[in-house]
Amino acid sequence: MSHELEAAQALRDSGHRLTPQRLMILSVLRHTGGHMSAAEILGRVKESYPFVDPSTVYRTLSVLKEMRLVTEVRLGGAEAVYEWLSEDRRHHHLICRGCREVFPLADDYLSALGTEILDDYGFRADIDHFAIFGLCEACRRAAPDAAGDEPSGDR
Amino acid sequence: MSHELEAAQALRDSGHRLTPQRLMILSVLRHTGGHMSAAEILGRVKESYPFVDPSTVYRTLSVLKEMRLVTEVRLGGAEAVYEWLSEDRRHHHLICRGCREVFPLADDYLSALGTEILDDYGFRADIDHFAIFGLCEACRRAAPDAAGDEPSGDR
DNA sequence: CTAGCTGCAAAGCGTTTGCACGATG
DNA sequence: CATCGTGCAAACGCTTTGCAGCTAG
Repeated sequence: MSHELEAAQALRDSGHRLTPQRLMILSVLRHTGGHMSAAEILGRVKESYPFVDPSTVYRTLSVLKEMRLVTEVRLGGAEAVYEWLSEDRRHHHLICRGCREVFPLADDYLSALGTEILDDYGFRADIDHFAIFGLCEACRRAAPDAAGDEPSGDR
Repeated sequence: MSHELEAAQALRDSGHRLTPQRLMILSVLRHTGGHMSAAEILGRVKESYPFVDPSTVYRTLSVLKEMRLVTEVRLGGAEAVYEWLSEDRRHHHLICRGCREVFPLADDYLSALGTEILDDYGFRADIDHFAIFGLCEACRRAAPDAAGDEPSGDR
């Protein structure tokens, strides 16, 4: 599922229609590295077809999410970000509550979890793109008490 | 940090003021099991003090989040839910994209992850209350193609 | 042909913010 | 008494929805 053509075929096969708008959204997602907000996707598509509507982008993203062709993740801001889902670029994120910085996290830390959950619960977890919040080393040292390490209480 | 009195003291110690509103919010969170939305917390507090404002609840929750006295998690709906954070009741959730049902997940599956991340990245991850999306067994069988198991592509 | 998709416009919703007053420590 | 928190009201921004017309298959 690395190429948008395969994705387009998957869309067709699952009973969805292949519209120019969807193809453009697919293409933008496929050829842009990293995270994109719905607004960014909209802007990119508008470069070649200025009549697209935000609602079309959201509706398409919704379909693509369901098909697991793209991931949606909230990195702490108000808006969700989307990313083309490819096995070889799989990664997660550590997001600092202090400085808001986003660090990449290798998939290795979570790759076993999905299997365990499937085995034990019969639940196929979409552990494709996680956002884990916390405090980075620098911020932890800057504020060791208020929001920093464990308080002296019972946890 | 099991009692709201300890939490209140922690608030004081970190330079925040102890207002009646904060004490009431603390109490509601402490004595209600499970998840509560901001609206639910507001409603509960209003039972004894009808003049509280949503903004006060949000502002207080924001402080409590920073101090890691409560967790905030999005279970798929529009609103965030909050929960008193106690070590012994720690748990996570599996949320089915199909039927929207929420299953509890034992903490064991994630308890090691925090330590690994801390050791390798120096990042203290707040793995207190996770929401993991996916497809439950029933929904997986009901829709094996569209949003179900892996498609035949390269992922 | 007809079910599904689009663009438009408007609404929806939880959450945030500015401000003046009041309370805390 | 200086600062921080509150209530009020309004705004905010992302996202969703109803609807009429269009279009893919």
